[in-house]
Amino acid sequence: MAHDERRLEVLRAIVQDYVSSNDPVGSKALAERHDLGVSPATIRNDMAVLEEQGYITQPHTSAGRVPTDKGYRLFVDRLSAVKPLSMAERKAIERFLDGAVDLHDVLSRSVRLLAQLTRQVAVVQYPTLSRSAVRHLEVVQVAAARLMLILITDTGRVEQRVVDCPVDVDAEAVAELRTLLNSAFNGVRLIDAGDTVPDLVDNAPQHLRGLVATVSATLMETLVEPSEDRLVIGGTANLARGNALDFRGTVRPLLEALEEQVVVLRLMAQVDASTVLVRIGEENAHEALTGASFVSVGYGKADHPLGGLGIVGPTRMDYPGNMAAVRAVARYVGHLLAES
Amino acid sequence: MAHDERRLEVLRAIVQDYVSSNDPVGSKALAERHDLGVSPATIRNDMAVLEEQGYITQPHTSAGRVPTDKGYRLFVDRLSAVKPLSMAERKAIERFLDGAVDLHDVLSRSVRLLAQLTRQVAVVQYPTLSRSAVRHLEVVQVAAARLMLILITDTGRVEQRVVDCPVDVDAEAVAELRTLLNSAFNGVRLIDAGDTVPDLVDNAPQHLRGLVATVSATLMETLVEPSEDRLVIGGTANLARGNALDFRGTVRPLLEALEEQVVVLRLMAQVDASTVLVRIGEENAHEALTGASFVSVGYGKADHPLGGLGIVGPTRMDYPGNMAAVRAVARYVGHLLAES
DNA sequence: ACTGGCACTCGCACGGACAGAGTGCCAGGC
DNA sequence: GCCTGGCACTCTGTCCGTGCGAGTGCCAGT
Repeated sequence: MAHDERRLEVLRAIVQDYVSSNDPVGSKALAERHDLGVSPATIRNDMAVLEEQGYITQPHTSAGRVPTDKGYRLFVDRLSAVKPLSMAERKAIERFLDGAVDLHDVLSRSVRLLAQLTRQVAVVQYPTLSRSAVRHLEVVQVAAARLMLILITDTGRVEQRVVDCPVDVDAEAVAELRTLLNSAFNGVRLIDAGDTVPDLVDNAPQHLRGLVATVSATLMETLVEPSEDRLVIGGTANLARGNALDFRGTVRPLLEALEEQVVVLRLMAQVDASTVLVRIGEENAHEALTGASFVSVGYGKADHPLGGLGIVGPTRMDYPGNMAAVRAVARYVGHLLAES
Repeated sequence: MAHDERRLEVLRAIVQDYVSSNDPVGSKALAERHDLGVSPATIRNDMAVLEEQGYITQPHTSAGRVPTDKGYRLFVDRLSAVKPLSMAERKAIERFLDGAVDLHDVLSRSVRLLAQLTRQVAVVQYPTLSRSAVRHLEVVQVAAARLMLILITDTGRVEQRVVDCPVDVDAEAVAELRTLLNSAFNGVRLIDAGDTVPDLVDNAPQHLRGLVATVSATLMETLVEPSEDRLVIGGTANLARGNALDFRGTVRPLLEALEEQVVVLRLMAQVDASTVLVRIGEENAHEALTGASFVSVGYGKADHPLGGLGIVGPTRMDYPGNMAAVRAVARYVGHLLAES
């Protein structure tokens, strides 16, 4: 009992030391730096068991031990207390994010902030369109037979599409169209917008029928296609910091995966806003993220997050600190977007 | 005469070989791979002179020669022919950029394309606000005393700002305001918009005076502040490719400078759309770009480029090829934005 | 003016020796 | 029965010396 207890304590000590030193940690150093109340020899026995169970491993015979993915997982699940942010950090978050002028500004400030707090690569997702609602639809005439549709969501996200019409359109029709669209869609969640479109076409006044049909087609693409999820990425310079060996091999595949966006977006799809999601090393299905850990959480309402944000770094990272930072930034972003 | 001639030929050969092999190039290899019509010994003499003049250098005694920044400069200015793009490349550009749905899509596709063509880091600037004109100004009521201003430029760029009003506003006033703003600003270049604002306030009908004044303040910030220039960056994975030694030291400062954006924007400010601008190594004032070269050109009209795009890579790069790629993409982007 | 030959200089890769860290195991103590 | 001190062992990283190869500079000859 007290047995197992201490073994876990040893694991925690190994993780902490390894994270801060980047050197495989040996029994002697452990005994010195932590008050485990036992001698190095005893610790060696515990470490042998931990290795047997797959929580730690030695890079080569006669180097210290290093946590495995499984070891980090246990650490995150059972051994780490939530580390409260320092006052300075809270202040920094406020100072950094206040004064953002628009959505993009909020998100790009957040990404820089996160990168700076965690010294890792930060990733922030734009509010998912499918979970947003229409605040306003604007129609602007660009040319005689060309309109521009502008969608503004309740989170401040703006999407635009150009629509080519088969025939010329007059200004009055544009105005009517605008009123029509707004009364039909105002406040409608984008995920439900698809259902509204057929009604719209049917109920349109005769002389607008054709126009509405054309516009609706484009609108469907914009509103309903789940594609348009975007990411803001920052802090990639942090990848070039420590030993490139932090990641198996090079950072190249990781950078490629980040630029690809798809991989990260898939991960983001799984977050909710109440608990911080941690994926460690091999737990990430995608090959390029093997050797990396991903810490993320949703922002916005707990049950219906608007989007996600998080960080990507080596498995050897400060999980408690990073989890705290990610959560704190997500809360703040959630507030900012809720009130705007 | 024929003397100098050949010496330049030798320099060209050195640059070409070094760029493709990444090994310092020696006299013997040069004689073999190029038909210079003279023996290695003669080439050695030429190289001694070139070194004397500062065009090449040897990393250590008894390695081959490597071009200096000055050597690359001469190569770019006088020794390189414009390399026409292959048919496949032209096709690739079209296929890649057609089908872009909006401005952001055009730019992010461009950046990916450019990164892929040149295998370097690509940078694309959003159309500069100061050189754009107002296509439409939209006012949306977000809350009783809060409006959202949306600016759409002739290049399709959309900017938004939230305005808090001291008193509640009714829907009718919003509509009047919209009309007022659009008739005042439609087609006005943003750089000239500042002059229009005072008139606007003075000429506003009495009951709108206060509202117009409040809104105008924000409008000034949005329209006139030159700040809001944005960049899209891609292909950073290419930095992790070759010898990290391509850049003196590590890629870290370079990545930081890229994320900083300011540095790159300052460089972009100098481009015009008719000639490709090349800055080699030390020619870049900023420290982080020492050891890197920057190839850029403006897109849009020759005399009034909308913005710039380019690539950043090691000084040891394929200048003719990259210059051709950058120019081709810029032309295509220019066309796309002109017609939208 | 160019060429072939030659001596010289270095960087780099290879290999053996060495020191240090860390382990596993075993016998003895609380 | 669990913990501890001691000891032999293993393995890596580093240092140093050597040999090789590439490339140069110079000189005498054509």
